[in-house]
Amino acid sequence: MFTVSAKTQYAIRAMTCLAKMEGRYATSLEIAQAENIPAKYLEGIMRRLKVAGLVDSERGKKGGYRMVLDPSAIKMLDIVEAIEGRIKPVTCVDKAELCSMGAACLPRRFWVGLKAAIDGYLAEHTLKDVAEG
Amino acid sequence: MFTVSAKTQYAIRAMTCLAKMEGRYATSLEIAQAENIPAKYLEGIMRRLKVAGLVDSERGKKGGYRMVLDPSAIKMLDIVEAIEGRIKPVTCVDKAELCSMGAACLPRRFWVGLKAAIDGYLAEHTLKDVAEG
DNA sequence: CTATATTCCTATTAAACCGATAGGAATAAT
DNA sequence: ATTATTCCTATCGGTTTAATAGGAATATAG
Ligand code: FES
Ligand code: FES
Repeated sequence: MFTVSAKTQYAIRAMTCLAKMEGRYATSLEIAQAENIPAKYLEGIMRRLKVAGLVDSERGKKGGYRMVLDPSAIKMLDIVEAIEGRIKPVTCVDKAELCSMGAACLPRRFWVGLKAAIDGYLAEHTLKDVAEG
Repeated sequence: MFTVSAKTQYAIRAMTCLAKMEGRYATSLEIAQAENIPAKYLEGIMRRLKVAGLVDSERGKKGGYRMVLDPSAIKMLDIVEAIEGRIKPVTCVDKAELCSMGAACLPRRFWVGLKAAIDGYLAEHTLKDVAEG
């Protein structure tokens, strides 16, 4: 339970890889080979990281992806949310009106608290922390 | 991401329902109707809760399930683990030898910490807390 | 002893999700 | 023009999940 998808694990490995490049471009293929990730699959992942503003990209020859932020400024939560979207232990944490039991839904506070605990942990660790172990 | 399965949510609702019964027996069907859970599906869930020692059961007429512990003594982690087994954000948190990157696996500490954060939250909230909101 | 109500067990189904692949369009350098 | 890359969409096979089905074991009631 609460397993982290391969996609997210790949994203984290790719980001640690890019972090070592200190702003230089690396292609999707290079990262895939360095980190042992299916190349074509990684393409989609890198695109999501870009949409989230965590990396920058350039097309064509000499293109690739590069890190635009300092690894210490990238929260692990940023990476996770870039890939998976907002964390929702149950669908109703965002929309109380979905609660089958109405406004008096008892477990709701519990789930909201769980989300806060997970978000909290992920937000207080940066890519730099993880890349350095 | 980190979504809680329907099975676990059902289990929690069923436990809060039983908690209100103060030790009296309730049948699987009664709980299902009270909590709006597919009856036949709930049977398997109740059985797991029993195996975990969280409830007691009696077969035949007048049978059913009953709470044997004080709700304040039941950690939410107990319920979650009864249904889902140990929480593992990544498979290698339990077995470091599985780490694709060997002993020097950098993200490992991060995942172990995440598990600790989730387990911690779930262990410091009891069924009583949740049942009362 | 029979009928009934329940837990208990196993198998099966339908749908959703996930990891991965395929094929190509757009774009930039050579 | 050729080549190398990001970008986009579709699809496939496998796994998981929610739910159902059917019945064996067991206890109570009459
Ligand atoms: S119904 Fe899920 S928190 Fe209310
Ligand atoms: S390979 Fe997963 S934590 Fe090491």
